[in-house]
Amino acid sequence: MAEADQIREKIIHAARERFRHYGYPKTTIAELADDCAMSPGNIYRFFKGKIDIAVEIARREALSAVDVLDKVLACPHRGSRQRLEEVIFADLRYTYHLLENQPKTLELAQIVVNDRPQFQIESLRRERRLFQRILHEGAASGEFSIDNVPAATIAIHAATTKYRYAQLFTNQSLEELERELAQVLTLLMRGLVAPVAGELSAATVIPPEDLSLTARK
Amino acid sequence: MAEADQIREKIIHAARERFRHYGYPKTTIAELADDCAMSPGNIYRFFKGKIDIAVEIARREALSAVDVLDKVLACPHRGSRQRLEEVIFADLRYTYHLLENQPKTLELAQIVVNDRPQFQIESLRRERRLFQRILHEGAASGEFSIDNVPAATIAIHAATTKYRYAQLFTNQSLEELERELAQVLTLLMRGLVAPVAGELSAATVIPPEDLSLTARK
DNA sequence: TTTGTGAATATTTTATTGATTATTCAGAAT
DNA sequence: ATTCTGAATAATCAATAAAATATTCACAAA
Repeated sequence: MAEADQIREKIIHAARERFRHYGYPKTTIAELADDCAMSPGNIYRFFKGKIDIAVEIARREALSAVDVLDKVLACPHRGSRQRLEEVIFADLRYTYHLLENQPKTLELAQIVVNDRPQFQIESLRRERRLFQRILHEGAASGEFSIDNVPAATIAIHAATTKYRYAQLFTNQSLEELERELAQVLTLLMRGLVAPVAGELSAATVIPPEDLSLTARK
Repeated sequence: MAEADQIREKIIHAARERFRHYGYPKTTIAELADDCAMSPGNIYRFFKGKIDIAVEIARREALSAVDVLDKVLACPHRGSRQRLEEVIFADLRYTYHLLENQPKTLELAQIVVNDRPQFQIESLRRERRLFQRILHEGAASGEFSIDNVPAATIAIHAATTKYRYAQLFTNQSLEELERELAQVLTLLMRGLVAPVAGELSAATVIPPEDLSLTARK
């Protein structure tokens, strides 16, 4: 019944606000019930436990992050290499700004992953699928020279690990990270791009940041 | 005076044993003093505080880790590419086994880095210097085609981040990580290796593990 | 029959206190 | 003078008690 779904959404909405503002641990079920004008017990008709509310919110957050990258793919482009590079830069910037502006989102993700390790695995898999689409496309068009697309996808994804939630690894500035990533991509792209008359493929240029994709609030 | 140095070493030795066995937090200054047949107060004539003993031990551990990689460089080799690959594989294996066999070592490192962020920065820098030597060598011999050695070093190092203390990022098996790393290196090497008659450089082969370098005890 | 309540219970978090440990330092030993 | 001690003090940790919170469930309302 759609009625039940609406109530569920109401709970999720209330929880998202409180988690964002006060964090998961400081948010009580009683408060959520209050926000939704219902009793604490009733929450449990819609979610098995408090953590499950967090899981649902994190799941949506992860999906919307992939959506942001997907939008980058929708932009006009000149080739697969450019698409791939722009997605990876967008990933760096999106996750960087997220940690800067919404530290509670990281906290939530860590709590969820701690309880449900599978969550992280699936999030990474979704992201890789996006990468793989681009590689597949580039291989089909002949722009990339790849004999094993899934393996190459995993390699590209692994080699750019540092540029997802970069603040977890380093305290470099975004600008520094961008310059570094450009260097990494220059090397990786020489491994992907089909050679043209024995010439080296060009160095990666840092693409301009599309501020319309930035997570604010 | 060499006398003082000897006492200092005695303290370090006692601390290393206890840290390894019981961990840093469960080791008391009184116990160290006992081990060294001296009073607690006297420890402070040799170290500013308890944490400084840990810093010194971690510093030596980090130096000896680079030494292990250095030994790999001393082995006979057929080229810069092979040297670089073997060092990176050795890094993966060494840090992987370290976390498997000596979890207290990681705990110690985390405690030290938490108090002295500079410690991590310097450890990474030392490792990069090693990489840079190989790249420089390869560029000089013409095997590599690199226009900016320091930048390429940073890129290679960053792209292999996941393969240093890999268990911090994933629960993949060592074998899985090795296969994945080979893929990453295949791509990166195509970015480094000077093209020969327009041909693609070969895929990376996983080098055999040199068990004499493994951290045991 | 479905939706919801709210008091009862189980679990977790927080505060308090006592015990342990790190660090200092006045002075003893060399 | 230099090295070292060990009791005094400051800081931290562990155990416990108290409070808050998550979860359940018998029952009521729709």
